[in-house]
Amino acid sequence: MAPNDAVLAPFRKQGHDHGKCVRDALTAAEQVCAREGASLTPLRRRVLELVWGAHAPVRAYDLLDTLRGERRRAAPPTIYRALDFLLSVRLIHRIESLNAFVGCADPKHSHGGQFLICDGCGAVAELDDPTIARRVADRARALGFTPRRQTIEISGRCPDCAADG
Amino acid sequence: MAPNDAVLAPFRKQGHDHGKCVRDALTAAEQVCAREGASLTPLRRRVLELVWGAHAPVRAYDLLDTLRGERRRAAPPTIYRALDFLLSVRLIHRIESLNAFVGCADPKHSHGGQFLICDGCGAVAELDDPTIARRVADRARALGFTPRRQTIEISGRCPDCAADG
DNA sequence: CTGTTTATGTTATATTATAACAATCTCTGT
DNA sequence: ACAGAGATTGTTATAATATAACATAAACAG
Repeated sequence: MAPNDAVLAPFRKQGHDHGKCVRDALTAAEQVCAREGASLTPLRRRVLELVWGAHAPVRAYDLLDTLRGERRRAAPPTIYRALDFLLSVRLIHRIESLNAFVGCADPKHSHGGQFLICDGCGAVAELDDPTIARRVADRARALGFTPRRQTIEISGRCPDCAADG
Repeated sequence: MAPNDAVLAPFRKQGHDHGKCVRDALTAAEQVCAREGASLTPLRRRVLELVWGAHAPVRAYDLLDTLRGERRRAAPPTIYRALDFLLSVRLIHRIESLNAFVGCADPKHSHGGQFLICDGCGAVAELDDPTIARRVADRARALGFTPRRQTIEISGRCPDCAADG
């Protein structure tokens, strides 16, 4: 097994500096958008902040509820457009098995991402193990298939929840 | 790369004997249910037949529309319950990235399954490469995570569609 | 044949997502 | 500054996916 540099975002300890995670993510986002000529408007920036705020996958309508507290005219398209933008510049990932969204732990480098999702507490860890990604892609190509996007999501129990039922 | 015994269901050629696929699947389903003491009622059997009928992922409401032609009182719960049953005995898989369902190519053996999904024609191939499954599970366990279920879906272009845009 | 469990019917509603068009903002060239 | 073009957001409506809750009926165990 390769070393753990494949771990982009581990499960977080209870008392980690959450605010710092969010600030770092926003700083990285500014840089990514500047580099790509994408426009990180206040709305988009705020939605990204809300996504990171949870440090777990967040559903679109939960974001919408929060956003409505501060922006009365927010409607579903408001959120979905912001999410679409953030997906397009890869600042967030969509967790297909939850219909929810998480901040991308390493937006500066393109990657598919592999997600460990805890059934107990909802926490998510993001991996990027190139061995897995490559093996999957090789398998696909061996069948004449041209891979474009990988969705790899593992549900189970995080270390903290493994002890419980 | 290991040989192709990891391929449970390849992409199908145009003129393959589709009816035989469906009949074989229903036969296998009878056996699996008999073995597990699960009750494959006419309704559940019919829904499984409809899922296999398409030989591609089918959405719940498409199944419902079809079913309504022959069973007037069918409603969303009718379909969702049948699908839940079929999932529980692993006769079908849910494709998370499409909100759709496909017949399981090898219901007699428990497996997570890896899916190649063509953006062009919607066809799906099902793999079960133990190397991938094991590597993913090992990675998870190395982080103290207890894996329960793997969702691995690769979208791209099947051999027939790769030539096109 | 009777109570219990399993399966299905039925109505209503929750959740997730997009279509379509209007208004506003931003940026560019002049 | 101003006009035009393109991008972003507002607004209303609705589509698509899924489940809750309770009623009825079928299967089957004692």
